[in-house]
Amino acid sequence: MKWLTAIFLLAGMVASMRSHPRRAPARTGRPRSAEADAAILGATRAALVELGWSRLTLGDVATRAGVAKTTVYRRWSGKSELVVDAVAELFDELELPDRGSLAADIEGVVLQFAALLERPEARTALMAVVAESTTDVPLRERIRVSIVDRQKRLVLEGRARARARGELPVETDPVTAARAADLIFDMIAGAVVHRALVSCEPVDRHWVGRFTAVLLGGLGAAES
Amino acid sequence: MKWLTAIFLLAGMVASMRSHPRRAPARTGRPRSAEADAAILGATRAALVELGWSRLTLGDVATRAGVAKTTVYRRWSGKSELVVDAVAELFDELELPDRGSLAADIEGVVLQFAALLERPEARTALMAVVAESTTDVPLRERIRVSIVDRQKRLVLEGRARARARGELPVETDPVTAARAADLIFDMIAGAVVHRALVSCEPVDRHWVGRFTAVLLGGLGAAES
DNA sequence: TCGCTTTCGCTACGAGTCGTAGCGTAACTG
DNA sequence: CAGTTACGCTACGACTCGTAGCGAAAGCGA
Repeated sequence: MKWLTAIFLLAGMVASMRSHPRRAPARTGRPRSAEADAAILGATRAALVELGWSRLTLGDVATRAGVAKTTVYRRWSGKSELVVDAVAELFDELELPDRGSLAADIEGVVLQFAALLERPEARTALMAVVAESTTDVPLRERIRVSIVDRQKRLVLEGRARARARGELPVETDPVTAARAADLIFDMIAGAVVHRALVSCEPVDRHWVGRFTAVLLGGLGAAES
Repeated sequence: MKWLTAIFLLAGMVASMRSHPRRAPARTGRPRSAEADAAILGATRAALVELGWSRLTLGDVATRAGVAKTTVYRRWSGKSELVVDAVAELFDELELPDRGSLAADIEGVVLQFAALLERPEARTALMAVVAESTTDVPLRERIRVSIVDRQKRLVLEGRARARARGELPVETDPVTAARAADLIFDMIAGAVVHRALVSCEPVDRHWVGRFTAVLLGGLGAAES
């Protein structure tokens, strides 16, 4: 059973790096119900849709999920942590299908991101947990690990493809390349979020097209 | 009493266009204390610094301001509305000093905006009220009028200066020009907010320089 | 100066949420 | 089977919410 232990330890590490505050599962005793986890996270998203962030209570989530309130508190230390995990699953749905050019790839992922931000649970949860994270350092780290850094993969993959196509010069200094990726990530994610949630204007194809044109034009002018 | 209804409707429109939910001041009776207004808004900012958004309570604000809790509730309908007004005053401090070029103007206002986002009360309040506004349409309109649209003036003024300098072509279609201004506003504000509050990385001169280079390069490539 | 009107500070209230503790039971391990 | 952990349930004190009622204070018009 050594391999099983190893798998559980690994799962625990992944879980702690990933989403849940779950301890490494005990090798003895009653195991935690995986169905309860899924039910709680789903109930959290449903409650976010109906109530928004401020009116969401953990007691209500427990009732919706069909579990006891204490079960929720055993797994998550508070509302913020629970909501981060609930919406992190949504962000993992983002993909970067190869559309043949850097511009098309960017437009594709931006439209996906915009569609995600159309969902009420994503809109309210994302801003709320970021607000909480400004006065809660562990939560900030949790958001970074569970959501932000995980989505930077889209930028890195898109740029790698573009280099393979010859649309971007081969990277010289890895530090410079990382800085450029961070800048692009902030510009894309920030502009889309601001357009959708602050300006409250639609992120449609016309806007995405103009945005992508400015971004790529700027990259071409700056990197040359 | 038809004229009375009309007066109240007009007063409501004026109040909703500016900041406070304050009714038209009655010409008779004891007037509302202006010192109390300032004390409450100041106490709100102080409480935001110490407690953040979620732990801030209106009862605590009232105590800090030296007024009764009922006085706060007479003037603001809830936490969100109060906080919007409290932080809107901060945003009005942003200026656009003429630095001689469009690039320098942008870098200057971005650094000012970044300095504003360094303040804990602005960080936590801005994200929190945007989160609440996703499930509260009147609040969304209040944010737009009190904060967002008021700061678009910076973009419009910067572009007007650049056109006067010959850095930008003279505007042809006003609709196109408005779209461009909105796009630039979302890109600047979004990127800075995302960099500062989501990525949690410093908005320093190096980053601002690279950001401005990409943005202006893109505008030059897109508008030509 | 005297009413009239509105705001003020204060107290109190029911309703609701929070996070925790205790208990008996269920589930899994060796 | 014994040992260990998770579960559902109930109950709890502490806190916040938003409102109501009261008497006093402050300004306005006659």
